[in-house]
Amino acid sequence: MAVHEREQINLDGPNGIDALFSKRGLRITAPRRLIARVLFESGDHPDAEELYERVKEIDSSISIATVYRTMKLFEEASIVVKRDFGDGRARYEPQTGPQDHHHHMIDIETGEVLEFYHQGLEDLKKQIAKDLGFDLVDHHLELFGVRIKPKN
Amino acid sequence: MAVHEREQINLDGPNGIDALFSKRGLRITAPRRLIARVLFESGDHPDAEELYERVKEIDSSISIATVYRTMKLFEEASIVVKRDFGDGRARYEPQTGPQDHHHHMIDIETGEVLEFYHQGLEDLKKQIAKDLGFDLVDHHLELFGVRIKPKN
DNA sequence: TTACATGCAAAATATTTGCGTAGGA
DNA sequence: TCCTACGCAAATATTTTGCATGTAA
Repeated sequence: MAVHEREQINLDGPNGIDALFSKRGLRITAPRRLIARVLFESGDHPDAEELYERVKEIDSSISIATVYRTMKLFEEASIVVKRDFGDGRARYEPQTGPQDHHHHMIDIETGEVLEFYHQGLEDLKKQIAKDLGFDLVDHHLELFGVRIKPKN
Repeated sequence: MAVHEREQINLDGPNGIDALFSKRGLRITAPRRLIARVLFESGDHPDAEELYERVKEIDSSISIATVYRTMKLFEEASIVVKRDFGDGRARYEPQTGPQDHHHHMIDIETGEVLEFYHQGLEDLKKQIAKDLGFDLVDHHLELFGVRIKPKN
């Protein structure tokens, strides 16, 4: 088990954002390009408001309605993943690959979020679902904890 | 691993709701008693609105603000647990015991929710948190899936 | 050209809060 | 009696939507 490092996608070039949009049948527009770029270059999990602030610094004409609409669109196209860390707002992160199903360890003292991946956990969840009579389509796991203090 | 059966608490008598309130230092009021009773007798995961509707049928004078305030109070007193099934509303269920940490398998076609418990999963999550340098305080796991169709 | 995307503001949804009154300890 | 809880309505926070206009294909 290792802390998960988010795969960095090359946003330009032949496998860049425009190509991704085309592949998913999405119309290429300036707002969508910019919103995707800002989110893909973020290393964290911004909510709609935070994403909107970051985007607005580059193009102040973009509205928050477009951010929400674009997130919903990207989610349906499997370009972004919506997360819920229990604070009443949806947060977003790039979806870098279909098998890249990581989870989150949240420090309840600092709010810090670590991403991790654990194959045994993936296998176990699939097995549990199967035992219950289900094919697993999606799953959410968040761990909340406090850092173990090093002994002096 | 087994489907989890929710422990049914005796709401009256010496270990009933009033005793629970006293034990947690909560003032005993008619609205709190009723809201607790209705939630503890529900076998599902009502959101605030649903809980309010059920309570209103018994005492129509109760307001939804009290339902929200009471849920927050009960949550802090570890009497109820707040759940998030990803539909933008908080849902509530009784907390029947400190070690009674079950999870949810959600049928994305029907909305049906199965509760389950799996000791191996509990152990694995604790171990993962420890490996990441954390003491696990809480965790949320929801599985989303579709029923495996029986072969004809 | 034509359908779809966007900005803006209003609406919808979920939850919280101020205030005056009611009620439990 | 006194402090806290309650009901009500207004406020807040988050997300969605109608409509007129702009823009990609």
